[in-house]
Amino acid sequence: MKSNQTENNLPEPTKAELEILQVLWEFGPSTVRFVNDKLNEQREVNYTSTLKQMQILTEKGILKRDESQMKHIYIPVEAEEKTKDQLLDRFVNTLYKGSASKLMMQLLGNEKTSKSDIKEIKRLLDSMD
Amino acid sequence: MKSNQTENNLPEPTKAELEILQVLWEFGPSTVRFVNDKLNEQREVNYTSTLKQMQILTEKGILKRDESQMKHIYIPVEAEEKTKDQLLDRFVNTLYKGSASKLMMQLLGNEKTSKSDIKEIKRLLDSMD
DNA sequence: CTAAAGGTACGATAGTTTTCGTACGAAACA
DNA sequence: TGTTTCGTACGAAAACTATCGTACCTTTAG
Repeated sequence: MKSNQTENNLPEPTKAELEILQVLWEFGPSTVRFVNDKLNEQREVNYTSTLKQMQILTEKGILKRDESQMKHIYIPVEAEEKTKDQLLDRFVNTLYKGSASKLMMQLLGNEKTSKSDIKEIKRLLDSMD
Repeated sequence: MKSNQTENNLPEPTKAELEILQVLWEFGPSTVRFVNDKLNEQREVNYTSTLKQMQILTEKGILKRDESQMKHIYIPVEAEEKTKDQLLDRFVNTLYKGSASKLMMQLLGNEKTSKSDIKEIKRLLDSMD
């Protein structure tokens, strides 16, 4: 058996799980119905599939839920930023041997990064010291 | 059947596949034996497992190979930077709605990003215009 | 010439993730 | 009150990924 845990001791979310987290991050605590509707704006998913995923997410401790009503309300256990930090960390370690600046350079060399993005970043950097 | 293709029309590499790509990126075109030895410096993998993965990678069009010798030489079809660009793109789109500056900010707010990283980035930005 | 070493091919198994069907309870409503 | 609608629970199939055993071919050493 593999454990696949982050430093935080929470298993890292899979792809499908991440989709669900995004909805919860964007819209706050929600019912399965709501999340499923949101997902279906992008692709077809069966309601029970989403339900199952959210139950699994809860088993894993990534979500918790309020069961006081019949319509359970699901809530991410960790804050969006924290989870993203972990994923980002993993990403940097995997692809850039942990060098944030390497990743940055890749990003800056990428035509997808807009002028306004770059200005924004400069401003941020200047305000850092 | 799902296709899971990048904009480049190449399927995205899985985790185990990425490990192999990293070796090829670092050391250049290599035999299975060489790649397998490198992998085994980090974790135990059976030779035929690595072979199989590299064959799959070839089927997928991510690697090509020179079969003129008995010891086949495997070569990444796309350059390291290009592949990483795609993965990075995916990552940014998935987690940051495509905003590079959001990702940067996350990275900068992360204690993992060192002072020297930040200096490096500033220098890069200044030299950009 | 033969055995051993080392290569590829590939099916099968195991493990993981994703999806869905079915069961069944609670609420809404005609 | 019965039936339809909407919810949860959950097993199991389907899809994808990873690992390995076995077969078999080529090269090399003796």
